[in-house]
Amino acid sequence: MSEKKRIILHVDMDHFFTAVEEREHPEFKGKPVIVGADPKEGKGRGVVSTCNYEARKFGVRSGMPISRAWKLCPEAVYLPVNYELYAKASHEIMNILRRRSDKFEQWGIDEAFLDITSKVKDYAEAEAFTKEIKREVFEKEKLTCSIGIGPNKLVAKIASDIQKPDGLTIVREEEVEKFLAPLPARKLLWVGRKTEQKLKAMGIKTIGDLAHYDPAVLAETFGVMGTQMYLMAHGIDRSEVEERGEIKSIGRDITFQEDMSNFEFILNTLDELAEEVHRDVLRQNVNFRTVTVRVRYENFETHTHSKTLPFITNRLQDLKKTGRELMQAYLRPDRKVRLVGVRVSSLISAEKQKTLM
DNA sequence: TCTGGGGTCCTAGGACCC
DNA sequence: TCTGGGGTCCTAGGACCC
Repeated sequence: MSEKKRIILHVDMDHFFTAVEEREHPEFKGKPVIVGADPKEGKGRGVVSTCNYEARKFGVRSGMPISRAWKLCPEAVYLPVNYELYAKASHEIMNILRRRSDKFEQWGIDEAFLDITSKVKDYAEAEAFTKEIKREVFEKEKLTCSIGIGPNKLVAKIASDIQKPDGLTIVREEEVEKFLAPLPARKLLWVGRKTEQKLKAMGIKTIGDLAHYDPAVLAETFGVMGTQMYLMAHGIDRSEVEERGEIKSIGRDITFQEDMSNFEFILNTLDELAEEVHRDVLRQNVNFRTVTVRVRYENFETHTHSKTLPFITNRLQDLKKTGRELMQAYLRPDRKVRLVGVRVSSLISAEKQKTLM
């Protein structure tokens, strides 16, 4: 029995954070806009979260140090990350998309996969269907998105990136290998900077190179990931579109304005982060068992230290006490601290725990 | 270039149990 | 007494995503 060929969409909002800011502040339209850390006249710490297309003309990119963005484009409108505002817009958009799909999967704050197999009979219908989605999102939210259509999530995701902003790219099953072959291997999901470097050292630059490489060597070098990469290079991805399950961990961390050697200050900051984590723990109605603290020294060396408690809890005092204990080993007079953080995991929903008792 | 903050998943070694 | 093997849990680190 052959199952019906799937038709999958990947929806990617265009420069989401700055697009929402422009919608709220029409006076920003036409100007370069950068959302991220405070640039502090070029002395700021942190990175660019999102920038609009006007800012990109100056060479600004997301993930870039904010100090560098300042050098490239000091005249831009710089804005802090207003997460609540974007989350609200995201929620509205995701509801529109969810309603129009058989299966739906949100991916980060501004992307989603839709399985529309039962909604359309072929790619021509899928194209019309997709234009309808873009129209509705724009009409209701005044925001544009770029959409990729393909036979699986991998292809749809790569396709959505081809034409931006406000793009629509279709890759039919029979076109997949040809479409992928010339693209850099880095475009594949889970191939980041490190893996890209390793691949380059092996003489693999494009997805086509990867498709022709010996899968046994890939498996030997990269483990499970190697096999996965080989399949992806041939456009094969059987993963389902499905909503994310329960949350696995909740954490907060913060980079200090200046590297810090005041232990009292560091521990008080850790307490404040613990309080924020605890608020989320209550809001999500979960209990936890494992506490992890994180420290980054001024040379960017980063360590984590964790402890699994012999009991299940949701109490702030357990979190604070364990966090402080774990932190002690990292507070050394000769080392300045750049970042601290705390996270809880081994989460058990309060509901589920009730049924166990 | 001087590197955020929210997460997930994988690997590898050691402890521990049967 | 000179040492097995499987399974599970815990911890630390790292790659990756947006």
